Amino acid sequence: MALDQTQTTYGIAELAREFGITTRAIRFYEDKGLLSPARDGQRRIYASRDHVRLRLIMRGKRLGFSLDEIREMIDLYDLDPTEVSQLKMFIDKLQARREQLRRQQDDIIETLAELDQLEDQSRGLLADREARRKAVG
Amino acid sequence: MALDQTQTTYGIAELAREFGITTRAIRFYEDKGLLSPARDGQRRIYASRDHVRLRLIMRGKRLGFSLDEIREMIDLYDLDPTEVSQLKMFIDKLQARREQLRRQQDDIIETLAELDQLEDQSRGLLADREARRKAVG
DNA sequence: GCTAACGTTTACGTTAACGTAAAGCGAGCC
DNA sequence: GGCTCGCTTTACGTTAACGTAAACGTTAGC
Repeated sequence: MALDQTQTTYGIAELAREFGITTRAIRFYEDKGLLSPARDGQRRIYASRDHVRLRLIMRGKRLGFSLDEIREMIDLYDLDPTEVSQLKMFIDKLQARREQLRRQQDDIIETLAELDQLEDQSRGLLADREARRKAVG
Repeated sequence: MALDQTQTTYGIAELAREFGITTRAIRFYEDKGLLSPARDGQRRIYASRDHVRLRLIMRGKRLGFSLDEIREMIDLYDLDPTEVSQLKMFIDKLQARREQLRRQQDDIIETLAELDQLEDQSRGLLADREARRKAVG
């Protein structure tokens, strides 16, 4: 009875396909300290932990964060809380990120509202055109 | 009784101060077709229209859009709807943006939830530390 | 034993979004 | 008239985030 750990591992190409990016990008993220896969000889072997991290990376990118910012956020996830002072700093960072995200939320809401307005206008114009085409044609 | 148009105009340094960016950036946005100020001789003169555009630009940047994307969005605002086919394309573009923004919203909600969880954990740890400090001290 | 398929390192190239420095112009002031 | 202030153009430099190419190793299949 060996250890039945959910032993999911991934090759680099596999991950690349799944996330729709290149292997080059994945290695680049490793260079930047965002990933640290195990090795089998030279080959990189990614565990589910890396898989999770990649998901976080992609999400961060969709939100427009830089890789440095993304690393900061990811590092927040697996931090061992030894020093109290670090814990406080940690909470402060969380707070800052939260505010940034809230601002983004507000920006999105504003933008969506404006897009709605634009769409209403153009749908009106379109309907108008159609009506005239009928009347004339 | 001259025309009492709200004749607000701005110099480039003025705008730079207000938006917290450099004049270099503002000129750069002009190069990229995001702004097109009037001129007094050589000097650039910005009207309230440009002011609005700059606000849109900054909002776009906070959301992580590229200047090209931002220009696309801004151009949506002052488009004259002559061709019906263009109108339809226009609406399609609106739709695409909207979906992108919605995905961002979802990403933000997820992230905020995770940050909340992290903060709860670390506040717990912090309280624990404080308690022990009291008990021992 | 050759050739794909997949992986590796090393290194130079590219694009976006400005920064920075140089050199010059026009208005106001002392 | 000289100086400073604010603005201008021109142009080269920089950073981030990869792309792309070269040259090589290793497992699988025929």
